[in-house]
Amino acid sequence: MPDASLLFRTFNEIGIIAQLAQTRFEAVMPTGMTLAQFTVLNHLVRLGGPKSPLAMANAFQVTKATMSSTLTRMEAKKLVSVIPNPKDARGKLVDVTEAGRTIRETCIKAIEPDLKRWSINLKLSDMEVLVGQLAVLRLYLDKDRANR
Amino acid sequence: MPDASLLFRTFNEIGIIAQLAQTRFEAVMPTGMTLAQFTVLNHLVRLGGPKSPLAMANAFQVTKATMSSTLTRMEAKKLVSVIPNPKDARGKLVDVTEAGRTIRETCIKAIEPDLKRWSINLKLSDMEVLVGQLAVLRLYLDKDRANR
DNA sequence: ACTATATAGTTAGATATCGAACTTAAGGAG
DNA sequence: CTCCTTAAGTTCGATATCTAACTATATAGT
Repeated sequence: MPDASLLFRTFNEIGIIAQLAQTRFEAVMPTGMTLAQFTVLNHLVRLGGPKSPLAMANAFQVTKATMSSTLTRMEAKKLVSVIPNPKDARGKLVDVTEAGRTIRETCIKAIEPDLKRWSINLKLSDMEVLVGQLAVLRLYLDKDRANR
Repeated sequence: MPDASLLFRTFNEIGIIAQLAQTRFEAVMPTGMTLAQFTVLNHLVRLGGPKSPLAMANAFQVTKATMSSTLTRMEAKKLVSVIPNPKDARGKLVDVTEAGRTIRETCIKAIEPDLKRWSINLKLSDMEVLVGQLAVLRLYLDKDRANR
């Protein structure tokens, strides 16, 4: 399979970029803030309203166990509120707190210089193409996973 | 003006794909084998000869602490041999064992059906373009990190 | 209504990962 | 030769992540 090495290189590049981007992000964040936690804050602020842990786990492609772990820490830091779902006693509803909104703003400001520099140095037209291709690949892998 | 959301979406896609690919890889691996460990085996087999832990850490863009952790487990499983560097008493030399070579082959066979299916369903010409763009992005981020 | 199955979350145990602090060894400046 | 700085690895404590097993609740089939 001469094509295997192409796929392998692709996933390898993707893995390294994910690693570099995440590490850089967390290096400039306020102490204790992680990409996973920021992603939760961002999701709740942008999409609004309370969400169930499972819905967020699905949105971020992580397991519910992972989401449970992250939310426990976020609730301890009072970045989110977690209440029982009144419509379903099995479920919970998570929402961002005022403290969470404030920290999200701080995070966005902290990463801004990097984003600005990257925007200047990377060809944005190329990035448009890239993100489109990545979306195709991501959708395929997700579908493939479900049907395997 | 700098389109932060475009960069954000790009890194988000990359993070999700890295996650999906790694999880799938480890799901089909022999018990206990991880992507990190396979990567070490592959590196030693393909490039040959003993390598220092630090050199591999740099090659994979992880910290030496991470490499130390992974190598400890691999040595315990006898997938690699680790000896002191006779030229430098601070350093070590890592090489793959026969057991490591054998397991690497098993891993490659295990992921083959996935690679084959993906090769069939993904447009390989698109993948060629994609991997090229990813390489550009990765090189930029790596350079940017060093010079920041 | 009862029972079987499905769903939402948690917990346990494992690996990978980071940064920071530490140990030991090498190399260079006086 | 001694001292200071750099370099290679390890250790520690933390987070994220997975799978597997568990609890509790909801829903469906008979």
